[in-house]
Amino acid sequence: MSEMYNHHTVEKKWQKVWDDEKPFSASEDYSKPKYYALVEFPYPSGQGLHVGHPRPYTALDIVSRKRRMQGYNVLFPMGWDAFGLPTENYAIKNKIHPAVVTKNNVERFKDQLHSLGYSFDWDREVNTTDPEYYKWTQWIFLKLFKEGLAYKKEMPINWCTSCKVGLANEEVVDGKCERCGSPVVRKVKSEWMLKITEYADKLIDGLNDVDYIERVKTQQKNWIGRSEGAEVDFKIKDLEETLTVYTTRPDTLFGATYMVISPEHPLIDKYKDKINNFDAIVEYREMAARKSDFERTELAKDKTGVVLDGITAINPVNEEEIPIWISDYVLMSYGTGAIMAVPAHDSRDYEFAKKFNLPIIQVVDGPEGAVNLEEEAFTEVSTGNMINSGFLNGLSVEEGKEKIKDFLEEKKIGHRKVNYKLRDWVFSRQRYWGEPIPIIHCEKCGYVPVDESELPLMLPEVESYMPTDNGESPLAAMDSWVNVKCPCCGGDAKRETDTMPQWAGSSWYFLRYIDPKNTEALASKEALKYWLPVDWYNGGMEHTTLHLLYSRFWHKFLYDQGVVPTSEPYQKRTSHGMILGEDGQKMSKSRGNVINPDDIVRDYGADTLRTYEMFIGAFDLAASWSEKGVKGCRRFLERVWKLQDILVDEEGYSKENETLVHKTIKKVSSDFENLKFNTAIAAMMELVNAFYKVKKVTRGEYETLITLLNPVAPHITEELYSILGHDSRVYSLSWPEYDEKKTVDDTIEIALQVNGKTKGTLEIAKDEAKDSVLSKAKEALGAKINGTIVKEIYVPGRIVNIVVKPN
RNA sequence: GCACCAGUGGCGGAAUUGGCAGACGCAACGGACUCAAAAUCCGUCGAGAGCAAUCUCAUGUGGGUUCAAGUCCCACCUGGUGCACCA
Repeated sequence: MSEMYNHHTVEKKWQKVWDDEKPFSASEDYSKPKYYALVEFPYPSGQGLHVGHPRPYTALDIVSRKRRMQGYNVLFPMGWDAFGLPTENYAIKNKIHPAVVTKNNVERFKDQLHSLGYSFDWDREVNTTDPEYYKWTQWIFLKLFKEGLAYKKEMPINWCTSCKVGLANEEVVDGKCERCGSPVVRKVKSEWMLKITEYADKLIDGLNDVDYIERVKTQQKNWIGRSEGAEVDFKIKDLEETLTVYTTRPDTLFGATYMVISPEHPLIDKYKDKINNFDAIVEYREMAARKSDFERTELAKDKTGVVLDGITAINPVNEEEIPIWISDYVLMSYGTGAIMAVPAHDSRDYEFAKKFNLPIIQVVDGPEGAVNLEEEAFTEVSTGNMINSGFLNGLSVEEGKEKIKDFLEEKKIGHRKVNYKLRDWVFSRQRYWGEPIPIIHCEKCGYVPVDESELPLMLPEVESYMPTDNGESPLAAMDSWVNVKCPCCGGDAKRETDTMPQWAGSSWYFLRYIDPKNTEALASKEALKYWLPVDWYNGGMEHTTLHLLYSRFWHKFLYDQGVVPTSEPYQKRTSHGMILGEDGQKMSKSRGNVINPDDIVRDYGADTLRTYEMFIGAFDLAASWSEKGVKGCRRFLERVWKLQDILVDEEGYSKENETLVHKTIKKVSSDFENLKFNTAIAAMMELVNAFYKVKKVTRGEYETLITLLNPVAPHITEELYSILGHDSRVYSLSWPEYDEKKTVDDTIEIALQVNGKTKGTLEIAKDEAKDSVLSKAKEALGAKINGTIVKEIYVPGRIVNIVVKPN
């Protein structure tokens, strides 16, 4: 009888071996084929590793281990995205330096990852808070600045009236400050911005060249939201002034019955003495300032607004005088901050017009019954034809759009314009725990970059990490740090005191892994050329529109600068689903449904946890935790362990199970590539069941199983391989091969149907001819074919369907 | 409100992409082993009818396409994730 399976001793033993032998370090031998597998590096929070983390890590650990067995030089690195708000808040509360907090958290995370047996290349660990790392983050920023892609702009921030600090969106709960519960308002502040919009088209087009799951591509495209429309100038009556709007529906210009401008629109202050109800306007604007853009959305059904009394506009195509309203459903941050409202053909304008009794003029006609302007706007464009629109009458919507655009350009009252939903990236944070922005502001010379030779611009020690009373970063209180000489003119100047957002360090970390200790460049050209692009990048769906897009933007910029050799950073992108609590809810302390991975490792072992997380369900969907499921996986590993008791000392595969072994190799190999880890494990369970069924497993069969299972459960499989008498390691073996011919059984069972209803089954030879199958099928069905045969269908190896018409 | 995704036994989930719905696991039930329990092993296991062979109904709801639909189309309901009312 075999010894008991003790996961404690087995896992400790092999983790020690891997630490000593370092079999998972990427090689610098650039003649070998490479494979770069990447998982999103974690934010080392104070809570330690969550059971959600091992899901993507195990998945790509499996891929990496398999690739090594297939002869690739694999880079599978890990690091820390360690700047950020929670660490800073913890530091403020407990009066500990955020760097100390970070160090402790990183140590804890690292121990936990180690206990799970991942094959990370720890020699290449990076940390975004390390000055040797953020030196290069600052270097990239300076490049962006020098290319005109970083600029300053007045932007509204969330402002807590009581704490007197700027807040992240996350810290605003129900319009109130998360810490003190006071109301949060929008306060305008000058912020650093990055012109990601300049790369909008490149970011869309680049998606054609990469292998991302469709969901990710769709979401990125929708987020960038390219639209082709027109800007149109409306004259303001009796004033030398025009109001420019952006519209995707210039064809409906004849139906514009009023205009709406954003409450923040500059026109309002410019002509405040012409506005008779300025008090009401100001009041409305203050109310709007209390809402975030998102809250404005939530109130979509109940439109609010105030008309500008004293100022009206002229519709340029028909010279009609129309009123101008302000409403918070129009945002200053999209288009021009002003719209022409066409209530007949836009649902938001329709709701607004209904509420305030504004005229609704139909200018597009649809098919019989499709248009009911008593109930709703008619927004369909593919079937409509222009009416009530002067020279556009009779045209289709598409033709109307082109003709009116030509008209606008001819008369110089507008022009074609491409717009994007995507907005420029707000890059300033009024925080301590981030990369200092390496810019000096001089009264005479403006914004002057810090010289590259002075990088890294180190984060100075401060006494308090709290932002200052006027909303500046705590760095602003450090006079000795802030006051410098202008690098340009030598006069008195001040350093920028805002820091970068957490997204900065994570936008390029995969480049640093390639050459993490390089002091001359962010990575050597040679190494970049060999390792890029990342072959497979897996991460959370929640990062699709921010992190993933930001890092593609930076990479494309670096490509244009000649720093990196590929235009796209990641060749393949996949996403994993969340792990929910046993109750099907998101795990959270307040719900009390949090599972600590340490407990599972202690009680069941890392191999069991890894197996379970892969078996839990479809990789890209959310799945609920189940302790019972964990036990089932432990039982499976024990059954694998105890196969020792029915081992027969024969090389090769037994007659009984040869086909199944080949089938299993085939299935596991392809499932591992296609994120179908759950069915790969199910296939291995079936194989183990088959061995017990015949009460024997040959040495050849056992070793194949051990090799297939190794990427999922690396410790137990190494131990079993060594028990089988080998001095070598499973990780040094080649990935098992299968023979396609041997994956098919000699006889196949197919289904017999009459009119699509299954009536029985039939055993046929694997290559039996169609005629023979059909005649056997008809014979077997006999009287169940109760009528005249109309049609006979045979899907090879699957099904026979006899279509019958009753007599 | 907008975008994306999902809905299959008591439960987690399979289904080679239009071809025998329910693989694999969990739970439950019956049996073996045991003084007993746990563990382990062997069996049964969508619902309903029938002694039976079999038959009928079943993939959120309602329609449709097809020889054949969990899978494709239309409308709706419910849940999840993200969000910046995108004109």
